[in-house]
Amino acid sequence: MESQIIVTVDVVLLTLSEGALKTVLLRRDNEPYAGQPALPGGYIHPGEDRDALAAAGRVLRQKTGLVSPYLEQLFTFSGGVRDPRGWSVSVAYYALVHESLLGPGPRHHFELAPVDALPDLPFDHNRIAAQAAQRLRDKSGYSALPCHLLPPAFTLRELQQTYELVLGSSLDKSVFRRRLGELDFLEAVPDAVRQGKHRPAQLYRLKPQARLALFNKTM
Amino acid sequence: MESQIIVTVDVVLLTLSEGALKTVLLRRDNEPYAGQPALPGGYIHPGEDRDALAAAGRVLRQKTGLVSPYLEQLFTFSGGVRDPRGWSVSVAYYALVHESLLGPGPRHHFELAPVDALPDLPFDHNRIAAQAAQRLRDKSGYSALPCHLLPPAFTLRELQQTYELVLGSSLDKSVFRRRLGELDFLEAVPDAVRQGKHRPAQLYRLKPQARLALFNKTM
DNA sequence: GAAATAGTGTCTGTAAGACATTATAGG
DNA sequence: CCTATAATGTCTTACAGACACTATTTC
Repeated sequence: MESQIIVTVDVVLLTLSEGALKTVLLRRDNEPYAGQPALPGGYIHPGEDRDALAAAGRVLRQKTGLVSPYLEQLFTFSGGVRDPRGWSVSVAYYALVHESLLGPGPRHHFELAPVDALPDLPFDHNRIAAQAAQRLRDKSGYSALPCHLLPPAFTLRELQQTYELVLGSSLDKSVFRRRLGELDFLEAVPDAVRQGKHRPAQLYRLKPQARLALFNKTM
Repeated sequence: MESQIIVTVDVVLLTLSEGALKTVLLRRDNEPYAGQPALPGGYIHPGEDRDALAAAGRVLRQKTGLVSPYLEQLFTFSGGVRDPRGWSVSVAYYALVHESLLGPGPRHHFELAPVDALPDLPFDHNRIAAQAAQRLRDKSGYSALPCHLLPPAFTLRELQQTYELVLGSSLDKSVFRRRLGELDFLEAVPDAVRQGKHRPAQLYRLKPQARLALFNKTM
């Protein structure tokens, strides 16, 4: 029969924690692989979900309690062998949040694992997570994407450190700030500074519409 | 019920013809929208298709007779309103071919329409085609993608003209060739030149493995 | 005022862009 | 030998990268 295809969404929820890129894993409630840690995922509910993006948002909300961070379609994984229940399609998304959104203290329903050293996950979740990390790293090379790994307001130093962690290389402060100035997707938060042990730093936030500013490409 | 979801693939088959980017449209055999021009598409066959990519290749082969040109996943479109039959998921792909692959003379089963002036298409096929064209144009800015719009062997001038058509801007010959030299994804075809009215030009082809060379990005 | 971080300025080498020159074919 | 295209070379300027310097806070 044509339409006995399993249709799900999976979400790779990424954050920076302890200086590394990590992803949220949940212990599965249901078979298959019940009890094992896996990416948050679930069936699309045709009666409830407007589209797959909405389904991903709902799954994330129901399973982790988080509401609509940055959420973007990653890739669609499919085939006859990736799910023991049968031929399946999973529309995968990736989300970026600041660690503080995950709540303080010990995790309740979920755990964080470094994307570069994940345990063996069910289905093709290792592939999905690896591809999400790759996408984030690629896109961070030419866009403002890493901003979404920070809280709503942040200092330029924090932003630079975020880029450095994601890209895995160090950047020159002066060059970095020149770029930001040219692109004009940040605005200073009026009268807001971060206090530290020394000179306070101006806080910045993303400009309202500029959710994904792009840098210059060549050719 | 959860799983009464329609699962299809659609293919945006792009080519350069008469100096413009065009896409292949087919008259639909079946309802809904039977008889109307639309993107090549069809159900996934779980018993037959290894995954959605294979399904896209099969659909393309069965409906246009073309075998495996450049074929890449574009985006997955989904929702309750895009298909009158019900909640649906379409995994969309885009393919690039040289016009000569489409066969000479008047088209038999299909027609070519400019992506920038498409008629009203069924489903959300206008959105899908627009997104495919956008992806090609974006990626052409920093990759070797436009090579796949040419025949297997081509001159540097033809390659430059292809880039110019896709990008919609003119490029400097000297700069263009410097870039190609740095990236090293082309090789000269030995003893092969294109004869014209004047000095013959060396023919080039993609190096075996280098299907998608990337240019430099910043940050 | 010492130390540390924030923020800006200056210099230099490299490479992009614009243009010129040489090379090779046909008429 | 003229013209058209192929292919390569030269020059100038803009900018990336490296580094220095100034500013502002705490202790």
